[in-house]
Amino acid sequence: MIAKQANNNFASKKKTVFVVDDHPIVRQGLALLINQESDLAVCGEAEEMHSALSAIQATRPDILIVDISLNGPDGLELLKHIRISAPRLPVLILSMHDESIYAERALRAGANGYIMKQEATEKVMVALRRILSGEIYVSDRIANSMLRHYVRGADGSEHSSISDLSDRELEVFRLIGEGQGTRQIAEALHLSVKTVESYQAHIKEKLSLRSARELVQHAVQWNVREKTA
Amino acid sequence: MIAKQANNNFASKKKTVFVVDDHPIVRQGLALLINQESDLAVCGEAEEMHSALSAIQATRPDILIVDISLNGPDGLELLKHIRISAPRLPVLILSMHDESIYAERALRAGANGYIMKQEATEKVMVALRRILSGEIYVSDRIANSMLRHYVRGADGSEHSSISDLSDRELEVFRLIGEGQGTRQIAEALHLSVKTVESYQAHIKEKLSLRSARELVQHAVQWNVREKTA
DNA sequence: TTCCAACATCGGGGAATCCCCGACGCGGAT
DNA sequence: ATCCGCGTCGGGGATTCCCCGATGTTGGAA
Repeated sequence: MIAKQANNNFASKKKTVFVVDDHPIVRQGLALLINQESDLAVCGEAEEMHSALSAIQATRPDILIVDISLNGPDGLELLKHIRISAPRLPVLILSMHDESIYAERALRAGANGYIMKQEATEKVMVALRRILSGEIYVSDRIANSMLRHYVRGADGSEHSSISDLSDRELEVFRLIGEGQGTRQIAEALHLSVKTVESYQAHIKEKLSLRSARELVQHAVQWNVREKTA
Repeated sequence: MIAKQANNNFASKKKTVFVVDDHPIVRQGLALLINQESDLAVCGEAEEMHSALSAIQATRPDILIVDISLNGPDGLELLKHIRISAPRLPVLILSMHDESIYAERALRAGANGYIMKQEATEKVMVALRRILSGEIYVSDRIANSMLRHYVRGADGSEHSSISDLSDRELEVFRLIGEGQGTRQIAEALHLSVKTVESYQAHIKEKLSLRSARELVQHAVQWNVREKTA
């Protein structure tokens, strides 16, 4: 019962929403909130990528809400898969991080919106409707942060070199910060151990780290800052 | 409108719940879920410590749900304040981490339960009722993890913690947290690499860590907490 | 006092990893 | 058309990990 479908789209006017999040509380809470709206209805939920992909095929939702930090392949990975099988399906990325790196990555990967869990719930509804009408939604704070990011690209001030990491590298970096081993990461992402080793080497290169221990150290510190900030 | 009160405790039988979480989606979703129960009702919400404290004074809930990672003072800090003003008020700590360290800290700080957002929503209701009936709730996974800590030794039940580390082990633990490699630590302490390996093994044993990566992870987190505290 | 448990120190040896060398295809930028 | 970054993997030696020991010391329990 990892993914389930609801059949309350009897009112054909309601736009159907599919929710992907690995926290049942968030998932079901979000579903209740959305179902309170007169023009929206949740048509299904999933907690990780694979069940999400098949359930999306089956339920054909009008829009997706995807948490960016899922177990195994993360939200961006799911987004990329969706962009292949359903290029025009609107996707709203949900995140607990206000780091603009994530927002930029999400939008570049084809997301139609990016919103934080810190935002008011009404903002989620606003974002959904904005996206359904063909626009792109980004919260003001993220928009400002992204603008500042672009503007200061010229003067050469220091950009938190983590933004130099590719999507795959960042994903591995996150898992390292959770204390996962090379083999575990490889299995979670369905990759060869050698590939994960390669990513770790690239991350060390980009962040100027000298050893595997320093790599883990920085990954953990980065993770801690995310939740304390 | 940081904290708000609801007035739906007309049915005096219902136990009132107060929710503290900095994610509006989680907060309101949780509220909807709880209000679906016949014997529970949400009497208020807050997103950070100060408004929570005053709102709790005003609404006198039967039980609290507190997210461990709030902005500003975190959930444990809030818990300590509550234990002063209302020592017997039941508190369920909510967390996104399955790290048993957090659970131990929470329970030692006087929490009556600890549950993860990865858990099914029904578990939250189970936890609430269990706590309301005077017991303590911990999820099976966490409970097992904690039991392994306590039972270890079978004779004198010492709680596994940093304080169990010997001086030498603590020294090594600190250096690990700084990203130092095994060889570097050996040289810094004028020891054989084998000796340092031995210490690392003992530390892992005492802290119930399953891999070298987890060892580094916890060492780094400990280092960060020491500097922040 | 004797004894034991914990500590500090080190080794053997196989498995896993780290880390440097590649490779290939692919898509975007110049 | 070329180049460069990305994603994906392999070879192979150096290193670390991790489980088995070992020795000696020391402080406290029997």
